[in-house]
Amino acid sequence: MRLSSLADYAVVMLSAAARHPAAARLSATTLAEETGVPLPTAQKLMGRLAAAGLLTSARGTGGGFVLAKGPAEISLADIVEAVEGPIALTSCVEHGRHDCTLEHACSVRPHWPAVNDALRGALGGVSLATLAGGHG
Amino acid sequence: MRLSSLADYAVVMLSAAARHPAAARLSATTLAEETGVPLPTAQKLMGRLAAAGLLTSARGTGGGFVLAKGPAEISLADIVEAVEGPIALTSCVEHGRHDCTLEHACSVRPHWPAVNDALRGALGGVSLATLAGGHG
DNA sequence: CGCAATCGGAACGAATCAGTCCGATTGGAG
DNA sequence: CTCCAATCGGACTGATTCGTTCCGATTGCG
Repeated sequence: MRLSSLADYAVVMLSAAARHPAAARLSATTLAEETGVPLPTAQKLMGRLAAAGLLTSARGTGGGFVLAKGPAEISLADIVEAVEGPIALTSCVEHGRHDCTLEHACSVRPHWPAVNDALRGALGGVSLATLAGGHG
Repeated sequence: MRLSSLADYAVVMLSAAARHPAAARLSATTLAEETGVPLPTAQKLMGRLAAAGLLTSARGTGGGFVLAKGPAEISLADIVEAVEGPIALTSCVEHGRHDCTLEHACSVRPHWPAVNDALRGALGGVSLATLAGGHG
């Protein structure tokens, strides 16, 4: 029940990005220096966040990343899903995945979706704007 | 943001145990057969749950495990913590742990405890009695 | 047209996790 | 009282995933 380091770093980096002017081009190098995250790791993360649609990427000299949406529109759940994949407590909540051999007689399976939604709601209620707010 | 397989199994096994009479002695072998969890893994889990205080263990012939509390008194959070350790999204929420080198200037750190509590609350709201209920 | 800067994907190493096995302890039978 | 069977408890091994690092592809500027 712990967040991966990558997801943790992603939150910190996006929070730092949210403090810059909305349309500013942030390079991975800049954010790495501001946050203290190792540069190669920062590059990997930014790429993954861009692939998820949270950032728009621009290549070449003077390129960089820009937040695709406003800080209030991005939630913790979005960031976590972008880095770690879909939020699914168990494998049986992802439709199409049936690794569990007990599913036909599993009494707890019907309850997982509700728990999963509750957890996702808790993370979805926290916006990037709140996190970037600092004291609080 | 996924539960470990061990924690998943633990929930299934405790749910199965909750369906038995309150004071019945359940051996790891019995529960393993009922749930389909591999026996050695089941043994490891039961031991860990007993160490956490959710079960009381009795050794020797005719021994086994008994729920230390009523099914309504055991929550998902308890089970997860017993198997995976304390629920801490990031390392900086565990007091005494200071692996993060940025903590002094981290703007998101003040917000983690609230998020952590929200998440723990979501898991704490689901009791073992609910999970054992079956259809729901 | 050449160069510098930046993003994107691929390869390596480490840590954790899942699974398995064997020893320690307890209760009952002879 | 002694021996045996049954069960819990901890230690070891293999595999998967995570985290990090490095190198190539692409773009804009001089």
